[in-house]
Amino acid sequence: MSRALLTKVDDALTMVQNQGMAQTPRERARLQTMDEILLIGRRHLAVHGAAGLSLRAVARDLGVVSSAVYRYVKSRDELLTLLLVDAYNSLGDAVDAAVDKVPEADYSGRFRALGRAVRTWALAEQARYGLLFGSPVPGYDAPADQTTGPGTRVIAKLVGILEGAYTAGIRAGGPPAGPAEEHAGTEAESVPGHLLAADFEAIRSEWGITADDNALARGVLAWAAIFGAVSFEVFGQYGKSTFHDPAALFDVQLDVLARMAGIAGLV
Amino acid sequence: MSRALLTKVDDALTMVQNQGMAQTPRERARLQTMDEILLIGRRHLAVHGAAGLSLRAVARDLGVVSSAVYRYVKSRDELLTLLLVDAYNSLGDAVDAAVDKVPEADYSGRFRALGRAVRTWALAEQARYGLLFGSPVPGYDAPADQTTGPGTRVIAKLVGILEGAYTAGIRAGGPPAGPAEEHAGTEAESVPGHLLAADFEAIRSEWGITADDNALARGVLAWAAIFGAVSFEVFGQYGKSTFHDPAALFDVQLDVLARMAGIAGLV
DNA sequence: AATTTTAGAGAGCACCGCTCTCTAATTCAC
DNA sequence: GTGAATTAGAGAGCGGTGCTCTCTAAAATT
Repeated sequence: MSRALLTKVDDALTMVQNQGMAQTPRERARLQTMDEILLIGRRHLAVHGAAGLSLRAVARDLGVVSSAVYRYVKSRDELLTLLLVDAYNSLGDAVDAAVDKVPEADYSGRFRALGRAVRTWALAEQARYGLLFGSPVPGYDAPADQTTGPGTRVIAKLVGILEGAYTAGIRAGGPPAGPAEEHAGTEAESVPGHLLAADFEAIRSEWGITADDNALARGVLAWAAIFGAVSFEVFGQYGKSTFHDPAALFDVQLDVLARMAGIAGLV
Repeated sequence: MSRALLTKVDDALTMVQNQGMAQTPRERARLQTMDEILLIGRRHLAVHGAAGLSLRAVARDLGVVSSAVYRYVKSRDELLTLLLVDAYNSLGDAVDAAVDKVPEADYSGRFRALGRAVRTWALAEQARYGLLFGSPVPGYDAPADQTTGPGTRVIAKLVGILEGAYTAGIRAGGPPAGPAEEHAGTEAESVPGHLLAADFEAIRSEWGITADDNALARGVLAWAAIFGAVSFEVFGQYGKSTFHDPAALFDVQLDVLARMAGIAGLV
């Protein structure tokens, strides 16, 4: 899916979404203007990046004087928050759709689908991806009450996959299962540190899951690694001509990660 | 090491660096002003972030009218490039120092030292880290001729560690060494795809190394995973109160990565 | 000593976020 | 239907930004 196509899908979704309940003509007009602002904002974000998002430019595109947009949006930061939530949901939708196409018992398949969906979305929506996972916009911190929900959709999906594999009895490789000569002795593979163990316990109770510390640690690492690899590609850390088939590289990385995280059940 | 301390070390280094060859008094003054601009820029970067870096503010701090700084720096982007190179070298110095403290044959120890050094530097220099590994500043792309050198110091160090472990005969876990029942059959563990194989071959010849495709793929993944984990922590993706001892979490992740990348020789 | 180079000042241009006031249109209450 | 209240938008203005241009004064060169 191309960048343009993905954005168009989002636009259509936004339109349909907000057009539902329309009472008075004024409210209808307001919602429509609101949608248009979001749409223009999305376009500006894609072209000029988060730091280059300008309310004045949005106003120009809207065909309105700059102060008028403040009737709809309190500040530039509020527009940024709207676009942030919007982007999180767009990514979440893409990931959900991709993962749900794979049978529930095919954990590694679902894991790979998740990873590929993240990468595809990120490459198609580089500026939005940068807004979500890049350097934080200086002087702006997202209001947690609005962003944590949409912002945790991907990790929630990943947790579901990991927990599914865990309860199915699939375990990560590593020292217990790996070559013995490299890990003789008293090494404690189970996660060390009281604080960390407590944190994992809190995660288990919060998410209602049973995966042990080792599985959780590897899951968190897989999560971070996926976004690390995607960020490297999107943000250009690999250099211009190092990898000519980054999709293939990413697939290999997903394979390794699936085994590392202990979800290589069905292959 | 605290943030302030690290920056102070950098400042001192810059001073010493550029103070060396001083011919005429005018040149001496010019170098000194240049240093001061870099120093102020670094401070502004730390406080206001890359997008908030303002030449006018630098001029104010320098005690000079805004147009005057253009005698020293062609544009805001050029100052950004200077700070970019500066930051890459600061990170490179930190990593080199940390890794070189560990015996050359202790590959996993050196790997862990590299990871910890990256994380420590990133946490101490969040804005500079964001400049290097966050979303690209919109409308600015770094001139490759100035930045690729300093920008590849960390991966160069990592390549050295990986190749050392490889030539020492240490191999990654995974299907050949891992549990057999999960990977029966005809799976090709060696990296698939002609393009990817060619890229790895190019990497071998460019870096003068011998590690096979599997080792290279895992090395690249380890590289991306380290920065993914650090970015998650620095950019706040984990949330505020999920992990109370992130250093311990990161150490566990480094352990897993070291085994994944096949450098768990001496433990 | 005369000339050239250079650092800095200052004004100005177009942009930015945001606030304030004013006008005109729409909606609501009666 | 008419008067009151609400609302959308216009416009001016504040202080900030990057950057260019011209001018002055000091320093270095000849």
